[in-house]
Parts: sequence; structure tokens; C-alpha cells
Amino acid sequence: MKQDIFHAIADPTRRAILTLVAIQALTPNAMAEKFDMTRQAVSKHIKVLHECDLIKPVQSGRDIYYHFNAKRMQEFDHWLAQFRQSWETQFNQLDQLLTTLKEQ
Amino acid sequence: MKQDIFHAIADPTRRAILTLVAIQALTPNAMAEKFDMTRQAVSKHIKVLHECDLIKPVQSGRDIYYHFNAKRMQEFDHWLAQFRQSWETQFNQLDQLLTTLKEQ
DNA sequence: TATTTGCGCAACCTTTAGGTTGCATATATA
DNA sequence: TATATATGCAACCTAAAGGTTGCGCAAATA
Repeated sequence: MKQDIFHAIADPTRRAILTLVAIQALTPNAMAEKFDMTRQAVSKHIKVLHECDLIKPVQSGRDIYYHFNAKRMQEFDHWLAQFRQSWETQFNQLDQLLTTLKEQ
Repeated sequence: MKQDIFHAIADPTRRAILTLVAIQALTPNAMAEKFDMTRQAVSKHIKVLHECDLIKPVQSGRDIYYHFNAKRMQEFDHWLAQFRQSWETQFNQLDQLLTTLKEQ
């Protein structure tokens, strides 16, 4: 079941996991040490991130290192693109307002 | 209660609302016409978006026009920034790999 | 003034999310 | 080989999410 990446990043623990693995690939146990919950709870979050391809497992003996998948993360950037024009417009309008106020 | 923007954008209906109001400010009724659910359900989504400041109400008689707040959406952009370096690195590595393969 | 219309709030219901514990399996190690 | 360790899966529980209907209120309109 391919999960929604927006749902995936909605959870703060999952965002923290992404931040961690973006720096360095980690095993589930290594991740679990960083959080105040059981390893199984962390594993559930890993599963969600894995199912939507934000992280990728690399097996090494009995260890599994999960790697950050930048390509997938970039989809957020693409989604945001539709709003960039809006915020540039809004900020220009704010600039103009401030300039006008300053001139008075 | 200030809501989390990550939670706010996790719902597909709310993302659709954001796309709509980024183009043009709309009233709850106007939004509700676009979706296959009751006005009240849409209103709940509006409430979530409003509580986390992604949209701003402007009263006009008994109508309320909700405007997109680009500034708030930009926070999502800032969060993404921490991963930009990762994906540039990964893409460069991919480029190098492809170049190496081509040379062989 | 009486009525319609736009909106928000509250109560309720069902599904999903996120945590727990327990167990099975595969690999590493004594 | 026996044991310890890393991981994933399943069952279970509670809280929250997302939908519904019904209601109240304020503004527009007949």
C-alpha cells in the first residue's frame, strides 16, 4: 500500500527520523534510541516512511540501514511551486505598502 | 489552539482548498460547491487551515472571504531547506555514476 | 417585519493513527 | 550447536480525525 507523503510528514516523529537519516543512514535500533518510545513504535513509523519511499532499506547482515531518498522528498518542492508565485506577489505588495508608508 | 501546518496539509481536501484560495479568495459556500461533501465538513477544514494561519478571513457583510497566507506557507519551504543539500548531493552522485558508466 | 441565506458551533458516529505487548524469524556469536 | 540480537508482523487499546445532522445567529432581502 503506497502511502501519501503528506501524511507521512504529518507526524513529528517521522519528520525527526527524516532529519536523522538525511544526515546518516541508520538502523531501526539506532533510531529507536533517539526517541522516548518502544522500538516497535519507531518501526511502525519506519514502515510508513518506507511504504511511501521516503527512505530506502539496505540490508547488511542482520542489520538494515535506512537511507534517505532525496528524490522522493523533492516532490514537496514541486508541490510548493504552485504557491511560490503567490508569496512573491504578496511580499511585493507588502514591500510596496511599506515604501508608500515610508514616503508619507 | 494553534495547529501544526504539517497536519493541516496532510489532508487532500485541505490541500485542494489551499490551491483554490491561492488563486482567488473564496467563501465557505463557494468552496463547498467544489467538493463532494457537506458545507459543514468543508467548514471544519477551513477551521483547521484558519487556526494554523494558512488562510485569513475577510468579512464582507454576511460573507467571509478566506485569503491565502503565503507567509505561513513559506514555513514549509524553510523546513524543506534542511534537505536541499541532501538531494543536491544525491543527484550529483547519480550524475557522476552515469558519467562513469558512460565512459566505460 | 418576516423570511431567506451564509456561517459557525455542538453532538454524534465510524474509521484511522499511534502507541503498547507478545511472538516468529534470521543472523551473529559464544 | 545453543544463545543472544536485530528486525518485522499481529493483536489490542485509546485518542483523534473526518464525516454527518441539527441548531442558532447575524445579515440581506421580500
